[in-house]
Amino acid sequence: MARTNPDFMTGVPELLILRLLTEREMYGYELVQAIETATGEAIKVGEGVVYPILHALEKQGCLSARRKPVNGRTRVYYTATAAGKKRLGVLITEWQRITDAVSNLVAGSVHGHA
Amino acid sequence: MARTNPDFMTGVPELLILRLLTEREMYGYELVQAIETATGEAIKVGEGVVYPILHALEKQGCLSARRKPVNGRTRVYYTATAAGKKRLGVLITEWQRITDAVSNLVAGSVHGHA
DNA sequence: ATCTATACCTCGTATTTAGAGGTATTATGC
DNA sequence: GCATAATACCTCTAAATACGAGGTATAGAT
Repeated sequence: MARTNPDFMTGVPELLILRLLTEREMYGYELVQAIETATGEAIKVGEGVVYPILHALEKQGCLSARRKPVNGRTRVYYTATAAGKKRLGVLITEWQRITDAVSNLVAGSVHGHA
Repeated sequence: MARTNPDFMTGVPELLILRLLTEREMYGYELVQAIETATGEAIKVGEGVVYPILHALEKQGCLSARRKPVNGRTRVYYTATAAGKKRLGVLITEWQRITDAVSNLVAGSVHGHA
């Protein structure tokens, strides 16, 4: 149901975070803006979404964290581990599978077979 | 649910159902299989997903229903109304916005701007 | 001195997929 | 004739998770 529009967002923040952290080290607050920027404002996620995912992925061993004091503030930098990259691969495969199927159907041919 | 991987499925069943019912009249049990077939086995949704959505969309005026007895069994056929088609349009726009953004990022250019 | 931006965090709510379970009729296999 | 599968409808509970609000604290700008 979805009041006015559904989300199509389940799993997307996790996918984007893993993707970005495969390129380079980043901290939570930075990721919030990086996602906004990298998607051309199309996708925006709040800190309430980012931090829990970061913590969960770290606990799963998909991310490694290191604290780094910068100008009196403390930043926690995250990077994707080998496990994280592997997981990203799984997520991308899954993403392709779903989006290809939906896009096909939406595009036109609703007529069974391939 | 997705104990290891997330789903990327939020809103997808609703989108697919509206899409299929824009083409032709169908009943719940039929939709369950139609989705499986039309997506080439890529996406499967159970009756526990389809029926609640059907009822919700009907209540919202997006679908019209008519009961039709067939061989002693009763089928409830649904079709997309004008409101339903309008809603489908909104969903597709949203779908494009999200998937374009994600696919872009996944594909490669993580480098800010357009 | 005040307000905004940076930087971390948690909690509660709402949404919604998935699966199990329930009823009832028809078709199929033995 | 009898059991099992397929058809066809339905509901409920559990689990996951995005979102927003709220909370702390420091640095920079007005």
